[in-house]
Amino acid sequence: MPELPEIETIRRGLGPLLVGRRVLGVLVRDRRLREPVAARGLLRLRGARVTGIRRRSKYLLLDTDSGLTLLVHLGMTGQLWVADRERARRPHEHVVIALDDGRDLRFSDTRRFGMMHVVRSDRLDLHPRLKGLGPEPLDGSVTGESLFRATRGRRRPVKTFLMDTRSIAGVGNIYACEALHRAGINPQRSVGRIGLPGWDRVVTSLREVLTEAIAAGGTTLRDFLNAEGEAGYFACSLRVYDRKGKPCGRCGRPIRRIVQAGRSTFYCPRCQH
DNA sequence: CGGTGGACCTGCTGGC
DNA sequence: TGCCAGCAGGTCCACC
Repeated sequence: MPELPEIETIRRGLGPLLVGRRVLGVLVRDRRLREPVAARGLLRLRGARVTGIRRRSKYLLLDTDSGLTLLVHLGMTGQLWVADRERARRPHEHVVIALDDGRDLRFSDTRRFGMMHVVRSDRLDLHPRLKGLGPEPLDGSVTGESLFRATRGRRRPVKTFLMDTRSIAGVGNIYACEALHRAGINPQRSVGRIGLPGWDRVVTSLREVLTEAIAAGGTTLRDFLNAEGEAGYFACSLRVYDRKGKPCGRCGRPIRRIVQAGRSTFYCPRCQH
């Protein structure tokens, strides 16, 4: 489900609802996520006050004043939202964290590819899930120059490079496809054969599409909802993703679907070289 | 290095 | 109408 813009949308929405709140209790209904939920770890959050919410790649990090950070990944279908205690629960609502204002932070996940861990805040950098992540595309550390240098002599297709969180953090299937269409680059192009101007276009397009998607509150195709349970509306701005056979907005030729590394890739064979 | 295929799960859709 | 293959915003691993 969620890529950088969706996670960032949730982060921004959760901030005002969570920061300053104290955790009254934790209920783990079903610990069977991708990595089993350590119920004992979550229980250590009782009494802690939320001090801030950060995002790293597609992970959310809820910091508390007890020196513990709740690390959350939403997988494909995870949802994290705040609701009044009496509000009916969603299907597959696996974890509920009761807050001191009569509301709950709730985690639901149909496919259970998500994860939730409590980690000591001073050891976050060492956590295996965060350790190998590449730079954030929106904080200025990713430049055309840096990607150009990182890819000399390498041969993988640019689409799978963009989706590899070790190259760049937070880019998934939708925004990799969208950025490459905006940059006019064929997703099958070998990274080593993209010159500096090409990488500049990729980085510009990537920043553009991520920023626009955040402004639109993310992309809701099926499951994504923000911290208050509302859909995002960037889906209507997608130019290639999930648009197989539909006309390219730039040249009118039909969008093509191929498979790369087992994932659908959508692109315009006319506009992308 | 990188590519493939499968694993983990559940649910929806489209084509027959 | 009903069934089922195919597919889904992610990640990890084994294997070639």
